Amino acid sequence: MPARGAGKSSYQRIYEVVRRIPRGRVASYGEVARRAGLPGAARQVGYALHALPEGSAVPWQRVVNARGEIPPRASGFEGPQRRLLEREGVRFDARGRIDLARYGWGAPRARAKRPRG
DNA sequence: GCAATGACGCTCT
DNA sequence: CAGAGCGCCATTG
Repeated sequence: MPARGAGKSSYQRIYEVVRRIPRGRVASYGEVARRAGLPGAARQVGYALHALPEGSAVPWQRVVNARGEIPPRASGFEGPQRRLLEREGVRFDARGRIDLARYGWGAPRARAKRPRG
């Protein structure tokens, strides 16, 4: 429940940010937390997503850890998540990692046509 | 209000 | 890049 009463709950803020993640790209928990106005609360991001139902319109699959991997703690959804990301065109490394420099939210690829070089 | 939990991040080695 | 340890903040009981 909202302990801040600033309007929506922190979770709601997190969901809003996650939904803003472009398709075919991924964002780290810290990235989402920061964008949600909770710098340092990366844990809550994962915790919030953990409370997400299946029918949720929040693309939680686009949220990964700062290393571009699916949290090893995620025993149970590391499967579906990877599958969903692959469906969006996200490529995984041989070790199950994602190149944040390529698919990361805010990656150079996201820039509108090469800024210059 | 206090103590415990948690889909993590950063620093040092 | 990989491994181990501490800190961070919000939710839950």
